[in-house]
Amino acid sequence: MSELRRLRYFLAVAEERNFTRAAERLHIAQPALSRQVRELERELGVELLVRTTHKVEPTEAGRMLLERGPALLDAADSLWRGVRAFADGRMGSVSLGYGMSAGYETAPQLLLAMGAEAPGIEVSARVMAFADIVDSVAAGTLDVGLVRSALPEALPDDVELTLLRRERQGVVISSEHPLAANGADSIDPAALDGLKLLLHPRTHNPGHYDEIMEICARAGARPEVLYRGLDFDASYTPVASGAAVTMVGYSGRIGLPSGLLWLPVTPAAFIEVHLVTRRENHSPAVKRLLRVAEETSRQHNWLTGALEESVTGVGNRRALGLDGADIGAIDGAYEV
Amino acid sequence: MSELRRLRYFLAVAEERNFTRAAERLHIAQPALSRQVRELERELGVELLVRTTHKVEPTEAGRMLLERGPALLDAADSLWRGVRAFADGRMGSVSLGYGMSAGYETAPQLLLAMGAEAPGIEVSARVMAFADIVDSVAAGTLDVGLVRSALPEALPDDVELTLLRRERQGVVISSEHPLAANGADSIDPAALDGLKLLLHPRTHNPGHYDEIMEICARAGARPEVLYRGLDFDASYTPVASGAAVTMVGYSGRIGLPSGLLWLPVTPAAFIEVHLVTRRENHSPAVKRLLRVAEETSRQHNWLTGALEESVTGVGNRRALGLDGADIGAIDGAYEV
DNA sequence: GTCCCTTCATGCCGTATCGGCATGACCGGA
DNA sequence: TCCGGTCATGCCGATACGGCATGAAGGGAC
Repeated sequence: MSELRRLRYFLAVAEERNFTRAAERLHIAQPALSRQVRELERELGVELLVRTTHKVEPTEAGRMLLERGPALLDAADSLWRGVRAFADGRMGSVSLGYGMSAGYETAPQLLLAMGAEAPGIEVSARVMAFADIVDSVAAGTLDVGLVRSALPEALPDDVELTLLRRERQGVVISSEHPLAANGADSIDPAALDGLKLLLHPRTHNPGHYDEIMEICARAGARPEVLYRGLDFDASYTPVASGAAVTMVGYSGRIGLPSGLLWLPVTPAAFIEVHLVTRRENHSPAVKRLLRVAEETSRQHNWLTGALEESVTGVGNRRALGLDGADIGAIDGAYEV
Repeated sequence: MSELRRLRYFLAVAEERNFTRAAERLHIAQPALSRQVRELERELGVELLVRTTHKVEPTEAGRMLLERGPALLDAADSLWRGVRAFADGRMGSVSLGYGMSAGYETAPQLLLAMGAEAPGIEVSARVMAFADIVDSVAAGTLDVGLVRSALPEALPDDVELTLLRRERQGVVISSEHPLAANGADSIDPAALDGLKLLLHPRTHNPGHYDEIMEICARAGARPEVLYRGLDFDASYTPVASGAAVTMVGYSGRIGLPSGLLWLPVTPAAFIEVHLVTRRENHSPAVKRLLRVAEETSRQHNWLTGALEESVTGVGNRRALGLDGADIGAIDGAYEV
């Protein structure tokens, strides 16, 4: 039942073997200390110190307390420090959900940055479908989502979007395809007219579907849409055979099967990637992740898109922005 | 810096997820609890609970505190319990010193009783010379001593004697010795006149030396004293050869080398065994040992000496009081 | 939408606890 | 014997604590 102040006081006296010096160490007056220690003895019903006018000696019980007491104070201190660490976001846990498309570059970079900036925070990341991400965030079972082409007006009121990346779109196409012939380093979306275009069903992420179609429409192209499942890699089969093409963001260049090329769409077209969070009650760990995400976005020019604007070439690593610093930490194969 | 009451209060609220119920559990009013938890948050600088009018949810820091807090309270409780255990003599340590003579029965029985009655107390026992025992107790480096024939007037003022045992004296003699012939089951000290009697030098324990000599003198005997060292067993050599006899207490019958007999002196003569302690400042563990010693003395009739009075026979286990209960726990060999 | 009930927060007050100051009691050493 | 050092005690003001009355807010029933 007793509190820790009394224990601290006793320990000071027992260590100093002197009330006066202990009182100075504790910055209180000696009589106050004398009474507090006496009070501790009274409430424990135990004699802890044998006092003579010139000597203070701990009893056996006192020596036991002197040995084990500091550990308790340390444990208490450690607990308060731990609480503060959770409170200011140095420690904690965050759940992060994202689609396949973010799994090649955006999410890995964010996780890397979290590992470097906030090693005490455990980020449990999982790949989820667009609708699941939004619903889970709204329901509170997911802290942060990473989505493409989310429209604020199509989302529940209590979720919030934070723009993380504007991503140059490009066409994934077989290197044998006529449009990729002659070392072409970009593709005019007008050229997609009548071609088979591989996309997720519109219901999966209507905003994203509409944006892709808008890019084509702006150029006057009306491709024939083929639907594919969520399994990204397996869906490349029709592309590899040359029967179809697909359109993905700049980060989709990573991990392309051999024989496929990513050629940027020209004039440049961008699709936005957002962080999805609940509007309020962000835990310190979530706030920390949001700060780290903002920093990561800035460092990689994800918002200005300047680096991606300049993407023009095929078969030219530098032109693709695939210098060592950018790609080094990402373990992916690609064809240039 | 913070104290434990606040932690207890917070844990109650966090567990109940409800201030009102937690307040009931803690037997305080809800507003007081509300304020204490708020105060804990203020002094930690951490939000621990998210309150709405109908729900109380811990934050991440709060959950961390909820997980690790109870361990701290348990540690504190365990510490207070431990202190009390030392204070009331359930735990602790005592140093006990005794001479060879007490090492055969008196000390072992006391240690056995301590092991049974106060298993938490560590008794560090060692065989010491009489003078060392008294000096160490007086100096405070030994808690309890066990001595024969101590005279209060010959001791320092600050040590105290407690009578533990009145021990029937007997003669240790070769079974080939004329005095042991014809199945004699006791010896009249008068018969010791002119015999060689093996004793420690008088300086070793003057009181004991004088008492032995007094027993002889009362019977008109004047034995010739041979001095022996403190090594009890080795000193038996002259006794085994029949060249000398010695006189020891009843407990000296245990561990006699083969071919030696212990024959009680008749008429019965007794020598007292005392506990030596400092007069004051007994630790709870010492007090506990003194209580256990008193109880042991009572159980074995060490003070009434009734059992030893009836000792008359040689070669008769029952007559020697060596029934199983008495001897079972003592690992000694003896000749009957 | 309105009312009501539940729940937590706030204001105010009496009491207990705590710490400071002045002083007393005791002991060892010069 | 006196003096210095040490711990204990008495008294007082400040702070902390808990209780009571009451307010504010949100969910549920109708």
